[in-house]
Amino acid sequence: MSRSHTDVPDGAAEFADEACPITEVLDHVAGKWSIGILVAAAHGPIRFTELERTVKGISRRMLTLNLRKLERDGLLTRTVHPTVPPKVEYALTPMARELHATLGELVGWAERHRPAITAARAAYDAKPAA
Amino acid sequence: MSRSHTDVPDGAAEFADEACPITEVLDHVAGKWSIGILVAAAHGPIRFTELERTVKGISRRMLTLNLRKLERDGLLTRTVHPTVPPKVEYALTPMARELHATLGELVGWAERHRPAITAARAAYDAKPAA
DNA sequence: CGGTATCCGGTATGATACTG
DNA sequence: CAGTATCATACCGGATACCG
Repeated sequence: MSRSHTDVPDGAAEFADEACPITEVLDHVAGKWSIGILVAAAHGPIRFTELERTVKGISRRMLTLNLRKLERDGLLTRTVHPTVPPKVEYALTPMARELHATLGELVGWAERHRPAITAARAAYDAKPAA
Repeated sequence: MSRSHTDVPDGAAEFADEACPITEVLDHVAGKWSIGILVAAAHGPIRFTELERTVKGISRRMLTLNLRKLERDGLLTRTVHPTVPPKVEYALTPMARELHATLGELVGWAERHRPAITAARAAYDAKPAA
């Protein structure tokens, strides 16, 4: 995204300057699966297959990609146990744990307003031309 | 996100089932431009062109689409002033203002850890095979 | 078990042009 | 000013198959 780093009016603005890099970061946690993975891993180290089952709906491919992305961003640690049946565990980093708390609020907001949002959509769709 | 309305059992589990609706909601604010638009509008009613300039980087098309989506979700109100030069103002709904506060924390987190994330990426990219 | 590789469609986004 | 219409494209993400 990129709201750039150019000028910033005064009103709603100084957002742009700081938002650019911020959004870049946010986009990583804003992905379709990122939050789900983060939450799933919040309870402690979790294995690949576990994640696959927990974040039900995610494909192996997407799980891997997101896991790599989160790992790269320093939100998850990937620990490979050189055992016979491969065992890889993913765990949140301290930084991610902080995020998790904030995410909890976001989720709380979503839960609180889900009915309202659903209603708003219905209303909006009901009178498109009205 | 996840634990919806129940509490999280012990594992990371029944997350999937209940997360669905939550994710659906979150996905709307998690879009590439949603947060930017929301923040830009947080300072008060803002006009289309203003948004176009503030959320710099966004195309007119995406602005419109996101604006509609946010309006449909009941996060933004669209007020058309029947003046000669069309004037349309977008403002946050109370529900969105609440979200804004939470978003602020998310942004705060992003700001606090941006350096760490950047460093993590650099480190990750530096020793891929190491 | 834990991935990686490939094929493929749907959507998000960008660029451009036109309109009320 | 505030969109809408259209076109082309990049990438997301699912399904499937193969590998260490």
